[in-house]
Amino acid sequence: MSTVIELPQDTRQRLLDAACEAFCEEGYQVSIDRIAARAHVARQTLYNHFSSKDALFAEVVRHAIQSVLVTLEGDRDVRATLLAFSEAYREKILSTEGIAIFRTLTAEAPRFPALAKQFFRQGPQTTRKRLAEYLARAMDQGRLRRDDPDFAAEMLAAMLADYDRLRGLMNLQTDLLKPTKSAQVVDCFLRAFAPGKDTL
Amino acid sequence: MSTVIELPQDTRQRLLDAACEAFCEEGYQVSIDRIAARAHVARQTLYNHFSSKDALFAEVVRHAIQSVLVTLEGDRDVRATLLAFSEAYREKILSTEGIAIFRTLTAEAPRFPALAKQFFRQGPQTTRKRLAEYLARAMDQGRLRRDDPDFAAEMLAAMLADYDRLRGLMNLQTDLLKPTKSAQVVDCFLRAFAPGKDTL
DNA sequence: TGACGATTAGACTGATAAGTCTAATTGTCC
DNA sequence: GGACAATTAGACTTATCAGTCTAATCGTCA
Repeated sequence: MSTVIELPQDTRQRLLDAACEAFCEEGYQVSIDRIAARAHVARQTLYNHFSSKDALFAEVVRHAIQSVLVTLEGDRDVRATLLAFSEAYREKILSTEGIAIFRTLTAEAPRFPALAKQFFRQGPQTTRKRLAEYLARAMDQGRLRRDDPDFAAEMLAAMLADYDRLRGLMNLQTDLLKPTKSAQVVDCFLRAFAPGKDTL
Repeated sequence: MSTVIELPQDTRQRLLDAACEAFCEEGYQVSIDRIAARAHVARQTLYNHFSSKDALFAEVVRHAIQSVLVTLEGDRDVRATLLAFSEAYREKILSTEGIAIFRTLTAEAPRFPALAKQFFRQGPQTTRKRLAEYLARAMDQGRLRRDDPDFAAEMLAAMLADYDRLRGLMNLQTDLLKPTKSAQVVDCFLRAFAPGKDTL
């Protein structure tokens, strides 16, 4: 509605959406023609918006990174907070899209090292940092045993993701999101980081 | 030295080795010609031994699966046993080859579902099962708190691998094998599964 | 020496795909 | 209506690659 840029923006967004779906479903090797068809757009139009397939891919990844981030709400007790985070985290990274993004990026990381680094920083590393900040506060308040909060955050994220993500990556999608898993993991985590005995 | 089969066997093995390296370094999309060149062999020779690129890939993966397995020596105390396992496990799956196999298989899992399933079963699932059997024994002996041994095994493996593997996959190989990490994780695990308090 | 199986180089086919170019078309704004 | 930008279909170029075929070569064994 603003100026001449209205329709182009729309086309560009349709292209990005189509490309994201296509890259997720078929990997980087999906052809430009298929992406264009998916966006109901001519190949040349795609090249009017993105200079190359690589550029399009990079743009898609940059957008997709945002969608895998989870925030922490720290207003309840520690267990409830971690549980809410855990559920949200697992829902994101174990979703079909989350697995697909992970797979595609993993596969192409050697050819797009800068992109992979950016993903790692803005995705997993940011998540870990946010979680660590919360855990550090809880430690300060004596609600968790004092320990390296970065390490603790890493452990929780690992326990929530590792094995189920592997199952998703290997196409064994049966009950990937078992509803009791988050609670099981959080309780395990809390046992390891319960306050009280400072020595092993 | 035995019969006429001597040289062919040699050639086949050279091909498998070359293919494994090539697939690991460049992914499935590496060309047949490059694999043949790497084995110092003509393209036709490769096709004399393997009916297609897919068949060669499958053969390579089946061989590679073996190399990622770790055994447990249960003759010492729990901490020492788990520590030895953890070091060995991390060394395997965080090695350059381990990461490369993981990456390539992850990328191709949608196109080779049977292969992916086999890998998952004979690799991670077998490792988890072995670990779980050991943990179950330790629980029986009262050396660990009674809990679901499969879950416990999953947690330990996850903590040992997840984040560092991700770093490896995203090409951030800086100090991927920090020597103190295994002990840190094992101690964390032992805190969560220490015997004594059966209630949370 | 002669036979035989393994190997070899390289031509060839058929298919796919990235990216360019062109000429026509559409829609909007004035 | 006319200008202008975005879009379109499709031909075209160039390159790559899996897999086949052939005719020559090599090594070993008898």
